[in-house]
Amino acid sequence: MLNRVILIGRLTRDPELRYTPAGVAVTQFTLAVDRPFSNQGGQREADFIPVVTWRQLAETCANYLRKGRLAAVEGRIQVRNYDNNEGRRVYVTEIIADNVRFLESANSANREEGGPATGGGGNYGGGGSGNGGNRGNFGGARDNQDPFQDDGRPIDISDDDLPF
Amino acid sequence: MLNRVILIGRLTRDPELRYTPAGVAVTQFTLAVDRPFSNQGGQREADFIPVVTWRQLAETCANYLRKGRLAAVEGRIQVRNYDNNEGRRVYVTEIIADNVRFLESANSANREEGGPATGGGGNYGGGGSGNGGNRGNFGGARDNQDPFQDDGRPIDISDDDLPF
Amino acid sequence: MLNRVILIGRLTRDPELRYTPAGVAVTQFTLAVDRPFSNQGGQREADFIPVVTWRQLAETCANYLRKGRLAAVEGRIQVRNYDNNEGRRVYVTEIIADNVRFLESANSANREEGGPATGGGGNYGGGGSGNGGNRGNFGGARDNQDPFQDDGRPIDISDDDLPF
Amino acid sequence: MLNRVILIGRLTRDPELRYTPAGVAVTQFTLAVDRPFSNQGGQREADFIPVVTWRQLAETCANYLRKGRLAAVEGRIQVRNYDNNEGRRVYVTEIIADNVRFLESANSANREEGGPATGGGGNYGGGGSGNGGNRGNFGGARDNQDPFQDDGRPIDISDDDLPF
DNA sequence: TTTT
DNA sequence: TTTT
Repeated sequence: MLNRVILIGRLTRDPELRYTPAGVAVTQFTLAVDRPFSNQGGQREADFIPVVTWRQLAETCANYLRKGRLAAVEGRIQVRNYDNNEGRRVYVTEIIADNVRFLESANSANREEGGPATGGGGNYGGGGSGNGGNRGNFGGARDNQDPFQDDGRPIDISDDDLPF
Repeated sequence: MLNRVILIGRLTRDPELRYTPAGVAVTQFTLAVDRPFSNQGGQREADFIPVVTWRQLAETCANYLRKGRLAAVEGRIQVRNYDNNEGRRVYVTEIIADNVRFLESANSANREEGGPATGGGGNYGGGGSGNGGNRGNFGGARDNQDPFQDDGRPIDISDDDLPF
Repeated sequence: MLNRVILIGRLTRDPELRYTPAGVAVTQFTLAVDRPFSNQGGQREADFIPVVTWRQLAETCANYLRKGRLAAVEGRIQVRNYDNNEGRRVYVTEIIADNVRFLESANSANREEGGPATGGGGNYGGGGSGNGGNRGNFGGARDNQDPFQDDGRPIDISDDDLPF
Repeated sequence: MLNRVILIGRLTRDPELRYTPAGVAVTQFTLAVDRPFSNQGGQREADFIPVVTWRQLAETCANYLRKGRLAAVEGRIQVRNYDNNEGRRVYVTEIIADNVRFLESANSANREEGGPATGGGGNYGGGGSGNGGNRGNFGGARDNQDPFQDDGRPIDISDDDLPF
């Protein structure tokens, strides 16, 4: 009925931009969010929280975010589940972001910086990529029970349609 | 660095109150939170989000919350992971709540209501329960790689200490 | 850069629905939000927080909310200011809501209930109402330095255009 | 019943640290938070939102925050009111913060920086300051109807006790 | 000016 | 699998 999340953390890797078969941009990245206390060993741990953005926001995140950068994310928690190929139900929890703030620009973050990051598949080019290799589903999903979803709404695409 | 979640939803089951070997109360329940849109089939889906509370708040939740009741939860996202007995890393995402509001009292919610709900094990009583049966770990965890954690900080307990 | 507020509280009065000269619906109400502690006299105080909604949400709030009802509000803080007729700058702080949840329906809240509540002026009918009476500005504003604002963006209307 | 605010913005001035007569640290500053849209003239406006912190957090804010720095603030909205010396009731809305994150360190923010900022009065030293001058009440309050409050709970102090 |  |  109400579902709101606000996070501030650092990207663990460059964001990955992909496109659905319908051409909708989707970017995934993970935020490392330090916990507000130390563990028994006196060390600060972090939560690694997957974030998904769609459409224009996805393009912008892919263009401006990089590994190590600080970002604020606003969105909602989404829990997907699917049965993996051992017949076990797997739950994937992600933040579907509707607002992302870049808290460090390229010059304020003094790290090695490449050009815009794109996911392996890049812009949708179709082509029967077969079933080998990493098909790039989020959250470690290995199976086609876990298709891309448009803004959280499932979209009906076959495995062959996938751009990765 | 900042990690804040606010949810309003309904409990999918009665809350489960347990105690760590050190006697710390911990209550787990799942909130069903309706999504703010319909899926392609025109149906409203929900996210099922696991919530964990500790200490006094755990006791209060166990006493006042029941299946079907509406509640507001404030807390932070925590992502735990452990390796299951097939050698696969499993991620468990939960809300560690520090504030819970009961939005329906027993009389305003007209459902069948039992007495206070307690988890199978109840107050820690020791007893070598072996390794059979449901050991009650959260998030569908089946294995002892996923011990209880005190307020998110790992606590060092052996399997035999577990009250379930 | 980021501005997010979530409140749960009760309406201190029926909501007031009005229309801008351009016909845009705007509803104002105040939430009483109990503080999470007692004051020195051992009494629970509340904050009285003004909320503004626009367009469709304004209509829905006017239709479904009533004095005493419990509601959850999501939005952003907006601070307006104007100079009153004593030359003093007055600050008005309101929540511009983009999401309102009705946590009590008409039957779960057992209070005297009238029909849909409308502000004094109702649907915009023009008419030179002069300067007598309650001109209905929010936040106690008395002067025309405080015109209605569309979604927070100022709109250019003269005093004579005001429907109240 | 629930009252949560999260802001990211920049300080409009150096923070002001003061002490209550009981020696409790309290720091006030204002965040400029850009609105997520442009006004009719195509310009981005900002909301100027007063923030209050107490105790250890107050000391830390006074030590590490400066004019122009970016900060994230988590807290609750508090609405105080008092009658000014023209017999008019004045409402003061502030964020009582329980969590502040410094999103820019002294070296990442390239601005003129002085030493730690202290409010005019500094550490409470008594001294009959009479009633002349700026007594430093928050939110433009001019009168002693607006005493400091400890964590939002009113504290019983006379005007003469005030350190400013 | 305030809600349960 | 993880960020500063």
